[in-house]
Amino acid sequence: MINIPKGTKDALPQDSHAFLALEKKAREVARVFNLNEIRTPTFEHTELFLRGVGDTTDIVGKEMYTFLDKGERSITLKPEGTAGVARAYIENGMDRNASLPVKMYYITPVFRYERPQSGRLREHHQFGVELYGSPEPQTDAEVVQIAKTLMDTVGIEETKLFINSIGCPECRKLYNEALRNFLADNIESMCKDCKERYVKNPLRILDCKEEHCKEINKGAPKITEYLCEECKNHFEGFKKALDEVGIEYTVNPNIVRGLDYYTRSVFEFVTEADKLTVCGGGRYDNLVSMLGGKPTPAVGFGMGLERLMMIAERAGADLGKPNAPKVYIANLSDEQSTLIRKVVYELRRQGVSAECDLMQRSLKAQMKYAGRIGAEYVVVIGEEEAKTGECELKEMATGDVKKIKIEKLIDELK
RNA sequence: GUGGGUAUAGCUCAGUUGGUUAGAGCGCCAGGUUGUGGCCCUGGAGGUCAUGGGUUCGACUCCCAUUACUCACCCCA
Repeated sequence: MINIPKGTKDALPQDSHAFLALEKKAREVARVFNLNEIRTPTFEHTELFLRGVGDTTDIVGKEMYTFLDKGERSITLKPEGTAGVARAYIENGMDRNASLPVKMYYITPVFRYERPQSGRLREHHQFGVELYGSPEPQTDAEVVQIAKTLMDTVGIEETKLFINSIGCPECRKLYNEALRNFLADNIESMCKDCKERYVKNPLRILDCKEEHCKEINKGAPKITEYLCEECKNHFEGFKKALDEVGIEYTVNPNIVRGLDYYTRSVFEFVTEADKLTVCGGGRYDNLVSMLGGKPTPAVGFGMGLERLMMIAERAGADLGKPNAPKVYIANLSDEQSTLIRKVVYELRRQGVSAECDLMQRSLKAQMKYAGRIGAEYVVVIGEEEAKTGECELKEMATGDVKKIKIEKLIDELK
């Protein structure tokens, strides 16, 4: 017995409709916000994520599915969606000749080697949005609107929006210095991770969950107090644009995000119940240039579909049903099976979902099966019906029966 | 990477201080009803009691190890 790899999940035929329903809603929201889908490969050169996501991040440092292919190239299964989109954007010359802004979305599997737990898988799926070309803060707000609209469409009310600004490289340099000065006396007593962060990326020390480190962090300077004039204005513009459309948020100076490419706005939608991030995103004005493209501002988010599903189910959202046939045509013996197969084939060609026996089962078993799979109608075609050309159309929900000519079935059910 | 919990039928779970033939409900298949599903009744299939070792006259039950699953931390969607 070979079982499923750790941290992965099957969506069985009786359940997969829920994912389809979510994806459909996501694509519909993308349509009204005028986004087109971009599809990029499931794997990329490892180098892309080292440079794009950042080699100091946990994701790149210890969570990537990386391997050598048969041509000795280092390949990585995508751990997030943004880097591949940026690569495709540059590689196809869109940084030079696209009409801006370019508004894109994707639905993709992503892979991270982590210990699975509730709401966390090694392979999960993300709906992501990328808006390229506009530096204006109302763009950041529009991206938030997209996420918010999708959650509203699904019927989720339990998430809370947190926002922050982590500035541009210039103000972050000043801030990092201030933070290092503040921590300098105590850094020796801090945890191993924080010592490393102190050197590489002090901002992330604020994220530390160790009690002792949290204690030391109390009263640390806030990034928002060190923003340069432009970044400060941008953050104010972002908040104003959210206020204008009535989207509620809480400023949380401690959200810094785990990916290095972010600049200025960052945001998260977090569930009230279990404090799980359903959607995380922000601005990454330097990503395209970091990957060798013409400098292009950009903003976007990733949303975890399995997590979205978790809260959608909690909220009792309508996520559809499995396919069920409009009509099941039962037979009594082999005699009429040719006729039945012809009728069923014709119904299907006319767009009516139809089903018949494939297992030589008794009428009773066929009826039972038709009921189980949710057939709306059942028709029995036996010796008598074949002779008279007339059959009984039974509506399963009510048990009502009406007589009808076999050749009229298609028109009746269409 | 760290720490907890669990493992008996396809699913959810019983299984008495260790006692000889391991059960129930649901699901599946068939029959009761020779041409009509759901409700009811009857029967059937389906188990190396996670794996390996130990204690014992005897282990599903106690002990150890392994594996898998699961939850939490870290991190993240």
